[in-house]
Amino acid sequence: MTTEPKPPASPLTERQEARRRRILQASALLAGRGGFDAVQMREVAETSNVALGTLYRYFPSKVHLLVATMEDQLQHLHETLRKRPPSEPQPSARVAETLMRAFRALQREPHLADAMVRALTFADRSVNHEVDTVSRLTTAIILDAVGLDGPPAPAQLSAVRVVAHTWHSALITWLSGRAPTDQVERDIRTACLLIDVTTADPGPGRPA
Amino acid sequence: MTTEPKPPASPLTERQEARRRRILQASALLAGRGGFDAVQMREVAETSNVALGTLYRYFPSKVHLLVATMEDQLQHLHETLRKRPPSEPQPSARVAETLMRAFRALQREPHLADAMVRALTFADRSVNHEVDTVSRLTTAIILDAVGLDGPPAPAQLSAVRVVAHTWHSALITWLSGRAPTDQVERDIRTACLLIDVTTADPGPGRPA
DNA sequence: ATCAAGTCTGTAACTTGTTCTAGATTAGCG
DNA sequence: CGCTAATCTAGAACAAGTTACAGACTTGAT
Repeated sequence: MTTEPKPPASPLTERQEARRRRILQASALLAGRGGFDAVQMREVAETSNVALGTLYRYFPSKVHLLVATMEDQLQHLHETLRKRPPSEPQPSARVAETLMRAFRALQREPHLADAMVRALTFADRSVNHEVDTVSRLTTAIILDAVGLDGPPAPAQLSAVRVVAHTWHSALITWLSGRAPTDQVERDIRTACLLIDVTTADPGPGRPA
Repeated sequence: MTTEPKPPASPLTERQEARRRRILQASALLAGRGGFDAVQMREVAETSNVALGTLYRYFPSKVHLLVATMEDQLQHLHETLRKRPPSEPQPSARVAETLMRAFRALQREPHLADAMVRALTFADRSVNHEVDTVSRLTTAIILDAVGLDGPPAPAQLSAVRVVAHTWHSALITWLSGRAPTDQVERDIRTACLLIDVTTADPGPGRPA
């Protein structure tokens, strides 16, 4: 519980890097097939040609594995977005557009999305470090879309967090089929309004 | 998977009602001790003096059980709030105050909160019906706080959903210790701003 | 009171995440 | 090369959710 081997912080050898990559690949593959439940540790181990014990040395639990998978995917997304940033004039519209792109990407792999998001929200304290990383990545992506000049004000950070919260939670309701895609889109756009509110107006008051 | 016995829809006998109650009580008790992990089905069964098989007849999975527990607790909250509704003038302030009260209640039983919220977000499609019920309850509580005259407009419903999303997701980050209480409070208040925005303003989202 | 159907109990079995262990392999180093 | 520590493998073992089943108990209708 307290002191784990962890994915060795010391630089990985080539073979180790390759193993890690194979594991993440297998994880994404299986998740893509059947979501969270389809990612079975024994099968991940087999698919990536690694012993079960080794899998657990690299990722100390199924949730760790799936959160790491999410980190991996978000990294890709972040790079893609850097290359073709949204062009809308309003900050809120840029954020909304960014999230819509992400949403469309996820719609192509709903099972994978399911596995990653469920793992993320189910994670307990032992995964805090990894979840924080994902959280920072998400925040960075949104902040990029806002496109501020200086450092963000507290109210802006709060708005960004609300957008991220809405993003995760709305995604979950969509993934379990309790909300249609257009409701998810509407809710995300609604949350994005806060970006403008807090960007234009320092305090809570009647917006123009 | 498709057609199960389920908690008998036909009216329960007295003994059955009592069993159901004992089970929910045991669930809340154990959850209050150690959160999600501490709610072990064998132990719930023992504590409520019911055979394991019976427990599963009443609640077809651990998640079903915990979501039902949440429904139970929310019902209490709803009644309490009806008796002493928030008195602030601004709708957003009333919603914020309502959620702050709920937050304080949860802070008194963080483990129970953990179990319920984790179950809720981890629930898959097989629990949709129950999750929907909880979702409607949450929406109703927030709408009560808004205190509308007529039926809510789509934009208002969207705002309410964003508030609910933020509520759940922020709660999770707080429960796993990744956000301090005051950040949760700030974020909830931020989300509540949308209540005013959409109450004053017909709403953006989609053109008309 | 009696019978049939449905429910409950106790218990074992099965599934999948996780841990443990003994022996092979590998990496780094003299 | 030859040694030592770390890593990896295969497989057993364990834990908790879930399912299965045989027999006892209730219930409701006759």
